Amino acid sequence: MGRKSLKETRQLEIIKMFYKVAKKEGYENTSIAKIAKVMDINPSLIIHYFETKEDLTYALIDYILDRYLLIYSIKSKDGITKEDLKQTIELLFSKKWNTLFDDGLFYTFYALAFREKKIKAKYKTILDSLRLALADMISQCNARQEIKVPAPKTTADFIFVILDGAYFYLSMETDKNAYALRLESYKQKAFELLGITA
Amino acid sequence: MGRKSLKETRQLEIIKMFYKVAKKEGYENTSIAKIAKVMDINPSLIIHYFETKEDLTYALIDYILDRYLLIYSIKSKDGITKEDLKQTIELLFSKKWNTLFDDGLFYTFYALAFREKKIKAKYKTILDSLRLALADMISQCNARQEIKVPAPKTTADFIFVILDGAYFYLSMETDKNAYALRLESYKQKAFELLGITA
DNA sequence: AAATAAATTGAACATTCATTCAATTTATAT
DNA sequence: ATATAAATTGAATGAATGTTCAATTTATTT
Repeated sequence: MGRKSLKETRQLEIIKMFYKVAKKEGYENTSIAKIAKVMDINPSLIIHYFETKEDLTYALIDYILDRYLLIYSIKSKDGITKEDLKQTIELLFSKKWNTLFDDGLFYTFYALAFREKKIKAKYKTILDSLRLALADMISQCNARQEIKVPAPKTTADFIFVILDGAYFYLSMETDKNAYALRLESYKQKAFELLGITA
Repeated sequence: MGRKSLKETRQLEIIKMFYKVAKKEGYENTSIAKIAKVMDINPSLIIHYFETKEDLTYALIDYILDRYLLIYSIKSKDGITKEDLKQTIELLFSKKWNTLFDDGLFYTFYALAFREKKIKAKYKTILDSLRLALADMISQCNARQEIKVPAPKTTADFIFVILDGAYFYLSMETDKNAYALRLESYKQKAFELLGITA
C-alpha cells in the first residue's frame, strides 16, 4: 500500500547533479538551492532525502571515492598475469579517466579530510585498498615466476607514491607536451621497479 | 600631512588572522565578518584594505605559498656542499614544519587551482622554484665532485615527486609510528638517488 | 590651533543560505 | 473507489553573506 519508494533513485540523481554542479562551480559555491534549481525540483526535497547538507556532502564523497576506485579499476582477482600487471600500470599512468573524474573535487575533499576525521578515514581506506590490490597483483606474478620483485607491498606502495607525486605536480602543468613526457618517464620508473621492460 | 598610512601593517594583520581562523575552521567557513570579530574591528575595514573577498583570498594564498617556500628554506646560494645537500634532504623529509604550516589550507587552495588559472600559476611557480633550487644544489655538489649524479634536474624532480607523493599518502595516516617509518624509508630513497649514504 | 588625510565605525543593503513544516499531489494496494 | 504512504511543493524562517557609503574618529603636518 502507498507509493513505491524512490529514495535510492532520487538520492543518486541528486548526488550526481551535486557532483556535476560542484565540478563546474566548485564545492564551496554549490548550494542546495542551486542543485534544486538545475534539477527543477524544490530545495526541500533534497533536505527530505538528505537531512542536512553535511549528509549530502558525505554522500558525494562516497560517490567520488567509488568512482576513483572504479576508474583505476584494479581488480582483486585471481589469475593475474604479467600482461595484466603491465596494463594496470599503463592505466594508472595514463590519464584517459581525466574526463570521467574530477581532480579538483577529489582534492577539495582531500583537503577537507584534514579537518574531518571521517573523511580522512574514507580516503585512507581507498588509498590502502588500491595499494593492497596492486601488491596482490605483483605477488601473483611473482608466484607465476613471471617477475621477481623482492617486496611486493613496499614496491606497490612506492609505485603509488610516484603516481600521486607525479599527478600532484603535473596537475599544475599546463603544457600538454611537458605533461605527457613527464608522465611517461614516471611510468618507466614504475616498470623498472617491477623489472618489466615496456 | 594627514595621517600615516597603516595599510601594509593592517593588511598583514588581517591576512594573518584570516590564516589563523581558516586553519581552525576551514577556508569555506571563514567569512569577513568572522575575521573582523576576532580582530575586534569592523568588517568594512577589511573591505577597505582588500576591496573584495577574492582579493583577500589571493593575498592569503600568497602568504601561504611564501611560508611554504620559507619553511622548505632551500636557499639558492653558492658554495653548497654535500653536507648542505644532506641537511636539505633531511629537512624536506622531516615534518617539524608541520606546526608552522597548515597542510589543510595548502591543499584547499591547491584544489582551488583546478578552477582558477591564476592560482594554478602561483602554485606552479613555487613548485618549479623548489625543484630548480634543489637541482642547483645537486649541480654544485657535482662540480665539487662530492657526488656524481648524472641528471641533476631530473633527479631533483624525482625527489620532489617522491616527497609530494609520500606526504599525499601520509597525510591520511593517523598512526604516528607507521608515519615515521614510511617517511624515513622514502628519505632513504632520496639519498640513494643522490648516491649519499646516510 | 587649524588643516588634512587616512583609519575606523556603524548602519543599511540585497542576496543567499540551510532548514522547518504544513499542505498537496501522486502512485500503489486493497 | 478508497485508503494509504511516499513524493513533492511552497511558503516562511532566521542567520549569515559580501559590500556600500556616509559619518566620525584619530594622528600628523603646518
